[in-house]
Amino acid sequence: MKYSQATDYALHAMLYLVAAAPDKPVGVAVLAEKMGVSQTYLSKMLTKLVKAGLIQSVSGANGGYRLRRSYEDISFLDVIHAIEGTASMFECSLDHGSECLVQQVVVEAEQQLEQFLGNKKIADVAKRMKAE
Amino acid sequence: MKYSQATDYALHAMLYLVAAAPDKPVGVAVLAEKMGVSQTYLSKMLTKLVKAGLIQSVSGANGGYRLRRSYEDISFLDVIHAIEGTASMFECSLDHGSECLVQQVVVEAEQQLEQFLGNKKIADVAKRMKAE
DNA sequence: GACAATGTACTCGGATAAAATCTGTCCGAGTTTTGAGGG
DNA sequence: CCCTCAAAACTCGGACAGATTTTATCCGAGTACATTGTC
Repeated sequence: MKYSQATDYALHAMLYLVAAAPDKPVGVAVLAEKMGVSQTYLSKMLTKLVKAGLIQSVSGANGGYRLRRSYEDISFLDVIHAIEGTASMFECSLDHGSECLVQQVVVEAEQQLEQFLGNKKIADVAKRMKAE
Repeated sequence: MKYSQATDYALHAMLYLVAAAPDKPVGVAVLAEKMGVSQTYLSKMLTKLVKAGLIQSVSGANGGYRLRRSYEDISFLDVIHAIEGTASMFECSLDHGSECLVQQVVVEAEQQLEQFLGNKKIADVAKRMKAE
């Protein structure tokens, strides 16, 4: 069980957007070069972030991707959910009468994890990055 | 990001072993039928559990899989690690000077998750299962 | 009745393969800015 | 100077493809117990 590289890319892209320019749109080409990653693949991740409502896309010349107004509230969990989906990380495939104890334990663990990641804001980490 | 079905199978198999027979070996066929799962695939998971030292295999007639002595200490995390491996769930693929803030956050979250799952013992859940 | 040979019930582990997912590329279509040309 | 039209710079999104992982299946080999057969 691993987070995909796509999540990695998306988190870093968000971090860059928050740290760099809250208002001016940044093109995929710039982001991709900054991160050393393929443009076309990165754009897929950004599209997902747009659909999740975390950023906005500005088309046309001088276009690119821009943060939405409420960017300060965006958490790691938001980005992860946008990329990986919101499905539970555990789904019991057996049919032992409605309730599965194994599932209960793992889901409880997952909720704890999500609470932690939901409290970690991208903006906070970005500030720490600037300070260094 | 999801735990694989293999983990699901392994956890349930362990639960069954703990709940049923601490001393007598249980054959794959019995376990597989109990869980409604292919024998051959399940045996692969059990092999991993053996290699991880969580259970023992007894070959020959009346053979099967049996718990090791210290079965009361086995946690969910032990089983998960045996099946999924112990690699971190996040590995930053960028090369921005040794330390990655994104990675730090996610790894911290992971450690919390592992602590939770490490404290959940299979035996405890098995008892709850019997009680119902 | 004892002991060896054979059969049977198991696990073990490698080879194989179908299906899903991840990662990435390519390209055409739409959209906005920039720039050039003609009146 | 102004308006129009074309070019350029972007994102958007679908189609495609290679690599990897997951989820299996099959089968031969090895091992322990049970049974049979022979002396």
